[in-house]
Amino acid sequence: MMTEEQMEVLRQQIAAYAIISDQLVQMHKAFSAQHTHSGMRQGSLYYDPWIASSGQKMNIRQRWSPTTEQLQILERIFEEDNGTPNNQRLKEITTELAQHGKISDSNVYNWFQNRRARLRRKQSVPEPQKPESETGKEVQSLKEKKMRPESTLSYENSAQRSKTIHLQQSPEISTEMLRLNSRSNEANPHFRQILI
Amino acid sequence: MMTEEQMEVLRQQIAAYAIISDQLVQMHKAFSAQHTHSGMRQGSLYYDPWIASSGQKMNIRQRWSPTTEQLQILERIFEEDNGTPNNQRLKEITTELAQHGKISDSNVYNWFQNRRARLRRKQSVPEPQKPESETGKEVQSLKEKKMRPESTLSYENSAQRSKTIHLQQSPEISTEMLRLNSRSNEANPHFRQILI
DNA sequence: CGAGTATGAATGAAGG
DNA sequence: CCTTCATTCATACTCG
Repeated sequence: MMTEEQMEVLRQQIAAYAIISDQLVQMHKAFSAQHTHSGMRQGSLYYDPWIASSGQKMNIRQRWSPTTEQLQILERIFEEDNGTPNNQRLKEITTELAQHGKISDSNVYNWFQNRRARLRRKQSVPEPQKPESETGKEVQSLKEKKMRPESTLSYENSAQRSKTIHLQQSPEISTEMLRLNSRSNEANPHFRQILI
Repeated sequence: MMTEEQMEVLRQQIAAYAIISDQLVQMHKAFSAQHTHSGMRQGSLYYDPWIASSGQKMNIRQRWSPTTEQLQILERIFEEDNGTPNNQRLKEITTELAQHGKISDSNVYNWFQNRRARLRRKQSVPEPQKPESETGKEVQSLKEKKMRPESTLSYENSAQRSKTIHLQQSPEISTEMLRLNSRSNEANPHFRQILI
């Protein structure tokens, strides 16, 4: 297992990489923004058909996807608040995120819902330390799904620690990297539905 | 302390970011190496001028792949149980499969998830209509897709293929990055999964 | 070797 | 909250 110290290091490392890649994506977006005209780019990276001339077309993309900024903010809030936002809070968050792209509160709601659920799922499997010693011992029956080891969390509260990493990364990154792909390329978080 | 699962999550995150960052660096190098290139082919997805000629490289990002035995077992179970394994069952299966190779329950979980999904898709679309206009950016108004019919037509039209990058990362990271993660090198598992 | 396909994994959303 | 689905991404694998 790891020491708390090592954990901390890992966290920092992640944060560092996260920031870097985020900047990368930012650059990508900036770059693509100033090139929306020239040449055809056969819808690969991001096609933006939603600005379709015919009024309000914007279809095709049906599922919301957070922009990088939004994701960042969401993650931050998730850590800070460390819990389910109530309606009030939810709307605040939505409002804030709306500045960075189209979004609705149900998106935010779902996001938190999923975020929590998946975190829980991951951490709810205390894996035995010796992988191959014997297979039979792995009892671990959580079958009593009624009982959720809610109190067993450790990841979250350790993450609550200050995340100030203060790093500034290299400003000079070529435009080449802009081709870097990632989900975050979805500079266009378009959605369609509203639900409720 | 952390569970093995949590560790796994961390590893995944690190690996993910590490890859992106690596690519970033690689691209940067490639770019600065021959920057005289003026005609930007912004449309084209990518190309990979950075062939890692270096011999050794850490194998980041290896994805699990079932061995033959595992696959057989999985298929058998899939038929027999004919449904979604609950957590209990999932662990049993994982345990069994672990005898034939490295595996984690999330692998199993995903496998069933995908298996079901793909089976479903196959069934619901017996005859896929082929996209005749290859370049046509057909609108394909699926507005009615809003409601979820049991027969979700979703054929694999090859448009919107991935904007892949396909590159192998190299072990070394730019000096910028070294600054960032310098103190964690020893503890750093750059691995998403360390199987094989 | 490079394009196309199979498939493991991630994630937004729906329903209960 | 929990489970499951649909969809998409990324990668390994295969074939021309």
